[in-house]
Amino acid sequence: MRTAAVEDYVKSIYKLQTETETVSTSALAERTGTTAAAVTKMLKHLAQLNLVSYTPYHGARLSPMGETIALEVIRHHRLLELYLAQAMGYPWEEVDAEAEKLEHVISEEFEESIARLLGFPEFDIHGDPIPSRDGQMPKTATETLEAQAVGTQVVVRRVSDADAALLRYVGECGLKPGVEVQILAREPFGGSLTLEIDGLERRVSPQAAQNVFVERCAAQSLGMKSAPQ
Amino acid sequence: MRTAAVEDYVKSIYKLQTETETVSTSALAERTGTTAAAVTKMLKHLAQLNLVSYTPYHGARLSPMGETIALEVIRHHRLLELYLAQAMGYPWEEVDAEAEKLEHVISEEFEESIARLLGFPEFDIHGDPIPSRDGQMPKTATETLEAQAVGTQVVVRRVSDADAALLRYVGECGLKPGVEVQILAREPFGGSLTLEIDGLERRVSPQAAQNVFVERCAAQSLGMKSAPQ
DNA sequence: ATTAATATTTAACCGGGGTTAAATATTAAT
DNA sequence: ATTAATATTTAACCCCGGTTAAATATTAAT
Repeated sequence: MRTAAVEDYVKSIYKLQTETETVSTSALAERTGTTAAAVTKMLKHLAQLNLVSYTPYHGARLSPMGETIALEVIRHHRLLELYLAQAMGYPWEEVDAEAEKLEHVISEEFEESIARLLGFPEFDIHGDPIPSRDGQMPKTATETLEAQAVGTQVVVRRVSDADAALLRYVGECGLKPGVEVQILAREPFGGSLTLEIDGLERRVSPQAAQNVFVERCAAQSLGMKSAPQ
Repeated sequence: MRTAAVEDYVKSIYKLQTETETVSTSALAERTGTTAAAVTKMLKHLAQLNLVSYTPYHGARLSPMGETIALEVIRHHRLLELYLAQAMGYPWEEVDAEAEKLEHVISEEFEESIARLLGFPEFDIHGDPIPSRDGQMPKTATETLEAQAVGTQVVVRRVSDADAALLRYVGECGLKPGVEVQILAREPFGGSLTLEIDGLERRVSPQAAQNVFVERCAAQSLGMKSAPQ
């Protein structure tokens, strides 16, 4: 049976798989907020359903079927996040929790409706890529704002939604996908960055900057518009 | 725990309570599509949670707490139905099934959002009353279209959503809440009714007419606009 | 008032998803 | 290579929501 729990595990495995070849029991337990024992049992169950290949003591990987389901659930989740923010006025740090519950119950029709209403978007409100209905995942930026050299001109592409409080802070700083940013200065030893956002000078913590992913503007990265101090 | 199952039972009891003083095990079993044994167990559980008063062999009634929960769930359901139809373009015979799943997972915030977007409506897409946040249920029409005398002028107020196929048919006849209808003729022995809807002559089955609830237009019910044949 | 029909409850079971505690593998360290 | 630390699995248990089959109440009928 494709229960909400099964979908959640599959989604978690999908995400952990991007970091490690094989997903360990403990990593899954931590991510799902359950115990290792519960994970072991579920992995056996998922293997039974042909959603993962599982070697006891050596972790699991999604099967093609498992991956398909993961992408469907992630598509639901991210479309919902965007819809909640765009159509219903949710603040972007709250959409994740609501989408987490809705993703398991909406029909294909509902998914299609909101996708249409949103104009078949490729990225959600945080800039996370929305898999297409046939499972294609749009490319997304991987360089952090924190890693940028002083003087660089970048566009924000994505903000990690892992921590709602941080997300809120980052949003208040004006660091949202699509926003252009110039790195004006960096305090040494892990200090904050000084940025120019929308013509205004802004200071952001390095932790925040580590959770903001950007794309460099080729044209501006060499010849800067206004020289940094 | 307030699970989806608990909410569904409470909602079912609420609806059955309007027809009979006390809700029997078998009536609930039929409505929830389960067995009498499952119902007995759940009734004990609900009594434990103080959501019903339950006398073995003599049925159950909602407690004040149970009624509150029932009204909350019904409010979710009907707001969702209206939202799905109005904002998302669902056909009105499909909204029930989708709302059935969503009603258990949306947050108070979600509820408030769609209520606001819909302009704090009092009736859903079928004309069913939406309980207010403090549990007030708007009054609704109880006379059926079928029961109306020839020559009567009425306004459709509500259409039973019990049968999706029938609902679809009724909708195609143009019998939607707010529509004005004049009863032109009635075939004897349970035959169909001839109506004037929107200036057009329409014939509807008696079964359909029994599922349409109307309000008589006081002004027109005596002096008719155009005489029936 | 007794019997028959019907409704309801109880008992034993199952699957899903979780827990803790104990047993067992694996990995790291000496 | 053996030991110690750590990760994983197994076992026994819990709750939830359902099932079927048997036992028991209630209601209807004679």
